[in-house]
Amino acid sequence: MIRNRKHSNQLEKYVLTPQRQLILELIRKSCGPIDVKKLYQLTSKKDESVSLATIYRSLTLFKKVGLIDEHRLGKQGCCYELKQSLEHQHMLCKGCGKVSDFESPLITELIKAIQDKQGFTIEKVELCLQGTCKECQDSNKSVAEKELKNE
Amino acid sequence: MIRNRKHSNQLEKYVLTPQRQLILELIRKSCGPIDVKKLYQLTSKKDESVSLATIYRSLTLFKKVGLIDEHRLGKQGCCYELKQSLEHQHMLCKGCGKVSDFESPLITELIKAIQDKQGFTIEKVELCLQGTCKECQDSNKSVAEKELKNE
DNA sequence: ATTAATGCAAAGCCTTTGCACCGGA
DNA sequence: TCCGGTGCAAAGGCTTTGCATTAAT
Repeated sequence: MIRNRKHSNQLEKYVLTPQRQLILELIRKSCGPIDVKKLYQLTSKKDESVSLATIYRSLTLFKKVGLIDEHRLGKQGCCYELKQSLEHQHMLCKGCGKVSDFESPLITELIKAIQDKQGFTIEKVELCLQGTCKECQDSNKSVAEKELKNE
Repeated sequence: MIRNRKHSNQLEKYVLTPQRQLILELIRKSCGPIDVKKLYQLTSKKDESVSLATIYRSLTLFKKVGLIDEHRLGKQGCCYELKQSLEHQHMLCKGCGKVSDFESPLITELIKAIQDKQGFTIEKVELCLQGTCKECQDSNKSVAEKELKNE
C-alpha cells in the first residue's frame, strides 16, 4: 500500500497491484534509467497482459508519490529511475547511446549560487551532459557513425 | 547564404530564403528561448503562408549549421534560441511557466571535473532548473495553482 | 534545365484518455 | 455494493516525411 498526503491532509490510498509491483521491481532491478519501451518489453516477458496504458499510469503514480524520477534524455521519450538526490545526474554518449550516472557536489554549489543570486527556489535539477564516453573515444566508434550519417 | 563543411571538405550551400530569414529573425528578436508554436504564430502574422513543416525544417537546418541551440524544457516540445555558451543555461518556473536564463562559471568547473574523473568528452550541456521564481513566490501563485490541480 | 525549398496532407512516435469490465474491500 | 485499477482502442500533441509544385540559378 502506497500512501500520499492530499493537500487537505486526507490520506490517499493506492493499492500495490501485481502490475505496479512488477513495474516497480523492474525499475529497481534496472541499472540506471529505463525507458517505457524497455519496461514494456520486460513486463511483457513476465506478464503478457500488462498494457502500455498501465505502465504509463503506474509511472505517473510513482512520480506523484515520489518513488521515482523522470528524465528526458534523448530527443523524444523519457526514462525513469528510483528517486535520487539532486546531485545524481546523467551523461548520454552520442556514440553508443549509453546513459551513465555521475554525482558531483558542485551541483549543490551551483544551486546555492543561483538561489542566492536570482531568488529562484529550485526544486528539481535536470542536467544531461552529452558527449563521447571513454570506450567510444578509444574505438573511434562515434566518428565512424557520424561519417555514415553524413553520407 | 549559409555554408557548412561536409565531412569530405566539400562546401554545402544553403539558401537564406525569405521564410528562413523570417524565422531566424524572429528567433533573434525573441528574448530567450522560443517554441515552435509561438514561432508559428509569429511567422503567420508576417506571412500567412509559412507552413509548420518549413519551420521544423528550418530549425533542423539552423541546428545543423550551428546557428541555434535546441532545448527541451517542459514535458513535451522543444524550444530554440541563438547558439549560446555551455555556461548559458535555463530555469523554468513551475508557477508561471516563464523560462529565464542564467550563467555560471561553476558549470565549466563541473564539466572539467567530470571529464577528468570519467574520461567522458562533453560536447553539450543541458541543464534545466525547475522551481519557483521570485515573483511567484511573492504572489504565492504557484501554491494556488498546485491546490487547484489537486482537487 | 536542374536542383533546392516549400506547402499540404498523411503518417509516425510517444503519451493520455474514455469506456467497459473486473476484482478486492 | 462500491470504487479503484486494468486493457483496449481511440484520440492528442509534437514532429517528420512523401509528393507535387514552385522558385531560383
